[in-house]
Amino acid sequence: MIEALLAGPVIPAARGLLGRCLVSDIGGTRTAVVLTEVEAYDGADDPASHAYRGPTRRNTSMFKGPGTLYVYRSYGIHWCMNVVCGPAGTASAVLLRGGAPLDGVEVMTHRRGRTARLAEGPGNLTQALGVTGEHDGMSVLDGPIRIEGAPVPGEIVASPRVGITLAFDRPWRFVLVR
DNA sequence: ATAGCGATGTTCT
DNA sequence: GAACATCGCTATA
Repeated sequence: MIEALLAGPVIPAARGLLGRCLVSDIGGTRTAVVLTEVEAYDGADDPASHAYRGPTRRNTSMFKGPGTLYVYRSYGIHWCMNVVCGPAGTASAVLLRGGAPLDGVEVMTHRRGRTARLAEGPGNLTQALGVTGEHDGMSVLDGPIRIEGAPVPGEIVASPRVGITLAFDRPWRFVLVR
């Protein structure tokens, strides 16, 4: 079950999220992707995590229970989304970095203003699905943004995380191949 | 094909 | 004042 997966340690949770369906019901339209790229951030034990230095106004959602959405503004421009893992207060989370379009391709094309690379990259993924700061703190188990179904099979490849300077040697970026 | 750069909210020094 | 879990445009090859 997805609830048990998210309640556990962040690395298995990150791997277990790959290949699952990420669904968005916003503005009366459904858009969905298959998750193909994620990164794990291990709360207080991870120098690269937003929660490393404790709670702030921005990262409040990270300290809530498993399945909580943590949406933050990146570089003042883009929205990035995480799924919180582990018991409340742990502040571990999985950054959703990319997906393969599944439903609502028309809508995603319109929201993105292009037809290629609709949901590749964390900023592009949120834009394609219409996720913004107003979804921060919602649950991925019952809200307008949900994780659904069982994962599609595939090979998982681990590599260093992208775009960070601290603890960049931890191979906590996971990509689903084919 | 690869490199450089601007946009800009939140956090930290 | 500077760094940052980014992206797409522009220039140069």
